[in-house]
Amino acid sequence: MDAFVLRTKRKRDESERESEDKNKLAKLNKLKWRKLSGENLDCDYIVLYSKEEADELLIKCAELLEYNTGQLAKVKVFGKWHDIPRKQVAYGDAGLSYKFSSTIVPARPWIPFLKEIRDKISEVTKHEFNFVLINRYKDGHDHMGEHRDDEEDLVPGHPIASLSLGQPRDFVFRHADSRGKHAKRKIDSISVELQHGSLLMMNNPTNKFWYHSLPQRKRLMNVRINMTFRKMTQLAKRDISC
DNA sequence: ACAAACGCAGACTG
DNA sequence: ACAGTCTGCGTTTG
Repeated sequence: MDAFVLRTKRKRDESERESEDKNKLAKLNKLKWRKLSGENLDCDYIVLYSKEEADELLIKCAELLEYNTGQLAKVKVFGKWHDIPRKQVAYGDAGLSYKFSSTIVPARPWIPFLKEIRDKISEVTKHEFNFVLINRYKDGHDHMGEHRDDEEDLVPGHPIASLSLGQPRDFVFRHADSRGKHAKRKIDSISVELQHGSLLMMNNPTNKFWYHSLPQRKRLMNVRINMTFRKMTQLAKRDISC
């Protein structure tokens, strides 16, 4: 966690007002924003929910969330189909869907539980979201491979808000230029342990330059649920009925 | 060009 | 030191 430095202020050319409101709100809730920086990497991290609140959210997840099965739970990589090594589902505004690899994930209609979380995150971040992708990692065997979020459907430059509940897990960033056998340059990867009840804001242009993954940690026994709130464009409104 | 997956060689652990 | 376990990095086809 050494990579984090205390958040001070945002760029001067952004409204002072916005920044003041945010800090006031943060103080009221005894919250501290921390900045994660690197070359073209810009994230903000905060523990948004107390342990008690986050515990309650996890319980509600178990009661209220359903996950995709069948073809929607598969992914094609290097020409082969695999079951994704976790459970996944998306909720969002009517008609929205999200493409990753060769799979199109349609959004289910919002439920009040998820709207409440979305509204709280909007209040704290001053950003709007119309879609949430949820991934459930039952234990340290479940994971997600290295990737960048598909920008085709995302509002350009809009941040992605990632809420973590349950088992803390390492989240690893790797720069595009340092991948592969003949990498252009050697750049250290950046790892953050995402805590129960925490929010990680992935700001522009992080996703353009850095891949991210949730690697296996086989000694961990407990479930983690992650919700990534996004702002999708209307282009993501595909007609999935034909 | 590029991958939301696995697999394996080398690192680690006890 | 040893063997079983884990993890990071490379994969190579639609």
